[in-house]
Amino acid sequence: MIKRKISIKDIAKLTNTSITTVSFVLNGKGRISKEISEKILAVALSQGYEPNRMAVGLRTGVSKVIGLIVETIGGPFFGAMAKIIEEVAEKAGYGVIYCSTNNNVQKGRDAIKMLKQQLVDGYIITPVKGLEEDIQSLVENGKPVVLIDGYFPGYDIPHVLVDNYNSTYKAINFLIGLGYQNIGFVTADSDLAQLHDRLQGYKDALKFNDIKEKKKLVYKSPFDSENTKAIEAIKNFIKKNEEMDAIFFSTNYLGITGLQSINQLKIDIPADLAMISFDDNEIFTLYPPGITTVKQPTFEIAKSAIDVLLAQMRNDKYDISKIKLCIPAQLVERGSTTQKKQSLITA
Amino acid sequence: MIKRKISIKDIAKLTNTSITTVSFVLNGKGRISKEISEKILAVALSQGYEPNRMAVGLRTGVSKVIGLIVETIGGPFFGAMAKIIEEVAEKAGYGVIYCSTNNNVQKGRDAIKMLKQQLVDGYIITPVKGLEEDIQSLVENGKPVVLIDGYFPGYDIPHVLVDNYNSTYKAINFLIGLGYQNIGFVTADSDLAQLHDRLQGYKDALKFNDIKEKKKLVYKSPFDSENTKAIEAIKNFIKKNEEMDAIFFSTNYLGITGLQSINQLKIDIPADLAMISFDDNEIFTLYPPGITTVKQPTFEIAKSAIDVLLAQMRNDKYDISKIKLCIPAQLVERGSTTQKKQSLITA
DNA sequence: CTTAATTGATAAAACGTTTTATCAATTAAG
DNA sequence: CTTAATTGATAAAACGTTTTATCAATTAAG
Repeated sequence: MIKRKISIKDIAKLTNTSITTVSFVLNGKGRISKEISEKILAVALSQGYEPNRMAVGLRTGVSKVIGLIVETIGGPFFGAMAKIIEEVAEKAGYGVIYCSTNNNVQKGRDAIKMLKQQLVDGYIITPVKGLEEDIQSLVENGKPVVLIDGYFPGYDIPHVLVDNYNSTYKAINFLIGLGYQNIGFVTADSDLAQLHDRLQGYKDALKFNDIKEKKKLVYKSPFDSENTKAIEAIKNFIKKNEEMDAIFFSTNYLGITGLQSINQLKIDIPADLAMISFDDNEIFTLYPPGITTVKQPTFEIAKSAIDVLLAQMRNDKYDISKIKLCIPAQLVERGSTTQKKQSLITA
Repeated sequence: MIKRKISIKDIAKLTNTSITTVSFVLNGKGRISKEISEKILAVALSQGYEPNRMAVGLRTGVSKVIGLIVETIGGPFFGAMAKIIEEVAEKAGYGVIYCSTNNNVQKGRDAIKMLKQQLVDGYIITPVKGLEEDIQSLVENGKPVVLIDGYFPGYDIPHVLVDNYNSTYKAINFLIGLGYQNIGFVTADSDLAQLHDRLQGYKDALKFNDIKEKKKLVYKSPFDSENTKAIEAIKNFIKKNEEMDAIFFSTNYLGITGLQSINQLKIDIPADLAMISFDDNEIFTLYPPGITTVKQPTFEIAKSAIDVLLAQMRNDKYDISKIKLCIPAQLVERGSTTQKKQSLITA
């Protein structure tokens, strides 16, 4: 027995009123006597009335759905974000519809198109290089947009992300403070702004400590190489740099890959090589001796992103385009970064 | 400059036809001359026409959105599923809107209510005990539903999940084959059908090998206990069972927790204790010496679930309520399960 | 007592589609 | 040549809301 959902028209009939009156009462608009209001509310409640979102959407142009575009919905970082965004959105009466880009411009474009078609009210997007104009055009068409985990230098689009530059700077500075002098830096071969900022933090921390930057200590891993190849490449990088006493991985994924490389080379952490990875991960807690990480403030990023988006949707007058949040990361110290043992050959 | 989207009415005006004609052409219905058809299609394309989903939804009652309710959107297992479901759904022109239950009946109920409100066309749901009637009522109202990762014994609701019973049975049998005789079983204290099936697989494998089942070798971890407490509890369980030579963890989460317990007790895997965990996880690959796991066929489960759902949505006549897929898992052997060393005291 | 303002309610239009029923023009059948 | 069938096109209604304009009844003001 499939029962049709009750409509405002049915309520009007049941209460001998008009649909206008019902709509007014349900939305707290117009002037309706207390007596009639209460009658209508009682019937609406007892019949379990729920407005048809399609009809509301058609009439008002508001879908009560937020679009979330992330790199991979499966990844731990984005998963955690998605969870928080979903929670906050739900409280505000919004659903979340999502797509992933896999860091691919075309997939990103498709995702935006799809969300546009579903008429979402606002977007939270992990930017992919090449999507600048597509996103800018959303903003120009008055759609609320917030970028997370990255940004487009030169574009005036609200974003919220970790303070990539300073948190890397501090991590490198921390390694130097422990006595490490030849610090390797493994990053992805991509022109994402956030990765650029991390590299810059590394370089500036070296400079600040009067350590000469060496090209061979920086390795850029191809973006789409398969795991086994990436492991080999990092092994080679480590072998080529015998003097290297510490290594920094600029992403979660690279950190895990690097762990496998180090494992295969039977290098001891931290005696032979100290290590820090960007992005915390359960593996880094468990893997002996524990890997020090730059822990992204996932909760804060997600919370801020959805808050900024909801604020934009509530009030389209307020110029929010200048909202650019950089949230500091936390350095989580574990066994992989202990004071450097003095070399046997003292100076 | 915010430009309104073009509508079928605009196209009618531009081509000097009626909206009926335009609608017919765009949907391939009615009889319209080739000449007019082509004119309309050309204009629609050049103007970038896209039907307004709200209007279509209101008129047809089809939203082209699928609701996905998982335990935690952040978890690795569900993340991977979500990714696949999203991909397949998108190809079929569907968006995915999601919610998580955190294994909580009330949150599950809220999620269903929310999705109902958004008028989704179909549901993929990770069942939570207590949600039986809510889900059954969806089915009775003609909504396509597929359960994943679990099911409701006694209810006729399509579901697809791993073969919990047989895969556990085989894993335990495998341990016994390696010479282990005192096998501990750690599971969650929950009445989810899938956990019950795993426990049954354990018991039946013991029975098949004429090993007496001992109550004290089974530990049920409270469902919502915090991590540190859970670690301690498992430590106690291990200490209390000195004779235990192998241990099976019935969920991913418990496996990781158990790894921490074992780590803290400085017990050697597999010399002192062999180990298998249900659910594969990156940690189990990396953590020395590698942990043997019962790997869920994530891809197959997700693919089957979305396929079954789409099939239901395409054709509501076909009685699909009998679709109950049990997909075999794969035993991934790693260093944690080697042949048992003979005890020094030979019999 | 007359006029103006307020209160309480509603009719009707509109959002952008799909679909049924209708109809004129053309073609086929007898 | 007349009647029936087919072809090609459209008007109008409907989905379930929101919102504007309108209006009668009541109350307030002068």
